[in-house]
Amino acid sequence: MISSYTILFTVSFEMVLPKRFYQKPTTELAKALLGLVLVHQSPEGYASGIIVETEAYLFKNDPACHAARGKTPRNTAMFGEAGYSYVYQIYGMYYCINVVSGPVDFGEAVLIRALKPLKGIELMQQRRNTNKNKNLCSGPGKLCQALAINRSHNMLNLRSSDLKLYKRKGSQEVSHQDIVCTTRIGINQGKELPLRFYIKNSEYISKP
DNA sequence: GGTGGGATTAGCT
DNA sequence: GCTAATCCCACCA
Repeated sequence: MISSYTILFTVSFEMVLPKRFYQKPTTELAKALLGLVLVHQSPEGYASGIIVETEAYLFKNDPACHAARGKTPRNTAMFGEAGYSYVYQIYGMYYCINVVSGPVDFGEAVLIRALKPLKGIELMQQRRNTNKNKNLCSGPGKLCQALAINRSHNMLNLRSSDLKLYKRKGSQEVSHQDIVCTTRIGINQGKELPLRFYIKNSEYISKP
């Protein structure tokens, strides 16, 4: 009885977003993802966090975008359907996760840069080998480590996989006034473009 | 509190 | 070969 009640409770408070939500322009999606929850239900357990920082990567006039020079084996996911994941390895040892946006073949995506830890904090502490919650998911490589996201999670449907995005029922869209826009972090080209977004006053964003 | 270098590997040129 | 949408730790102040 208790477990079935729990399942109903959980389902009713996790709202998967429709496909069209992801088909909007990439900079719009980058802002719209703020406040949503990213969750990974893995064999080890459940871990989730609220998205507090994102970056948009555009096909046109954005040399930092992996898709800017056309489709390759690595960036194929960016040319696929909106609402799917694009996960790639960086610096030989870390992973970053993006949410594909726009129409098929558009070649754009949103990098998830930081989460506010929500559930499974103990598991995330083990995976990250720290008990400082502000250091669990405050960077794109960190959050993938905390949620155990790796190359096997590339090109997954984020509406129906063990790795999923959802909106907390009753949660409000983050208001325009609470979103800060800056230039992106950790890139050598396209540094001047204002495509990084984060929730104002969040203690869980990454540091440049 | 701030900085400099090392780890480590797939994918591109 | 070289680079990369990063992170961590040792070391200095």
